[in-house]
Amino acid sequence: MTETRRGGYAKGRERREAILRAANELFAAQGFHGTSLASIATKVGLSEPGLLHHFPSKEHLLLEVLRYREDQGLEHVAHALEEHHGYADALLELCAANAQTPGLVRLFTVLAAEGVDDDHPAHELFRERYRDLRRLVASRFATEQREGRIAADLDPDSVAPQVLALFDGLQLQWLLDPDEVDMVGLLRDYLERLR
Amino acid sequence: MTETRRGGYAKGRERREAILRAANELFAAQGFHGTSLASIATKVGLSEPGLLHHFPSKEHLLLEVLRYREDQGLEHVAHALEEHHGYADALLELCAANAQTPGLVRLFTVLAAEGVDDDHPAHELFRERYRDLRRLVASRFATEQREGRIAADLDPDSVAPQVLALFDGLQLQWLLDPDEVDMVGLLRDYLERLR
DNA sequence: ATTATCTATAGATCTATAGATAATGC
DNA sequence: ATTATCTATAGATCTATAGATAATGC
Repeated sequence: MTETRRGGYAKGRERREAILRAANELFAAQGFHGTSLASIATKVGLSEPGLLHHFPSKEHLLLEVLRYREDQGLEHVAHALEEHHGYADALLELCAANAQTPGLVRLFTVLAAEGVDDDHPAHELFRERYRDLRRLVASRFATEQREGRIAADLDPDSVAPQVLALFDGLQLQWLLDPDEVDMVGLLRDYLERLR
Repeated sequence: MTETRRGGYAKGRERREAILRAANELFAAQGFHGTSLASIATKVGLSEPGLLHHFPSKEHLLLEVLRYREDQGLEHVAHALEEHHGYADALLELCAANAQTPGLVRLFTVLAAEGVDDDHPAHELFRERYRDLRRLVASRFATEQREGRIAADLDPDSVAPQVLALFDGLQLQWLLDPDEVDMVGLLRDYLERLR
């Protein structure tokens, strides 16, 4: 019931944050399977059992990292959608922000692909994430279509998964070859053709 | 110089093939880091050192699996491009074929994402693969544009990475949620709008 | 009294090598 | 003679637990 028991001491809360940041970076670089608890513990100056005091298992840690970043991501999207005139501008702003934080992009690109496996601890999380995103983007798209800001002959339920697919696919190519792939420019070009 | 020394006995060549197939399936399901040599060896009824007789290391095995499937993939694309009237039909046929072989799609989706890491053994392979694909698709696209079969105001060097991104992104969503995502239909819808 | 962290260690799993044996093909 | 495969094992690494000690906050 009460929040009081949660959180522990100040020092503990700071450490938890530090662990989440370190895990984020390492999972992003080497995936879930490729990252050991020891490497995360070392990165924050802890022993392995010291780390496992804060998170009961590697799996719990992964899911908390994803939730932690997902919250930030959704906030970012929601914020962008409110700040900007249209859905296209919001997506572009998000993409531009991602271009500045390759670590975050890596995290989701690598883990979403790993999560394709039924037995992966984040499988359900990613499936639901994409369902939610498709719904969110489609409804936003439909609204703007009604306002006449987007071509009337497009189907929101088709464009939504397409835009998300393009977004992810461009991120992959960009991560592999940042100098050759102008992620933001290519997304803008696509979105402009929807008008 | 001579091919004679290569290949060994018939039994050995068969085993090599069986190992490549098994490795393919397991790498596709769990990635490179998530798959052990022991699990591959067991799958083909070999001991671990028995497997390592055929491939000197796990890394060598991975690269040969990718080359093996890549050859098949490129053959498929080339074949499709010749068989079909246009580039769009060829891509759709490839996508439809992929929809029948989720294992292959998984292999490339999971490993390409893992390969984002500079230190991953397949990093260079994937970077070059995407460079080649972008070039191939762009030149093909330009040809058909000159023939008037595709809208003249599109830039082949933009559309190529976009089409590939869409292709990959749809595959990811489809792998996560096959019943919710009509990969082929969504690709067709996009390609038709390029005309 | 609670929380944070450590040492020590169990028990599994992983890649790879050494060296021996069995099967194959000329 | 060459190729294929095995047993045995080294040496590293991995997740997780048990149990003790130190630090923190009421």
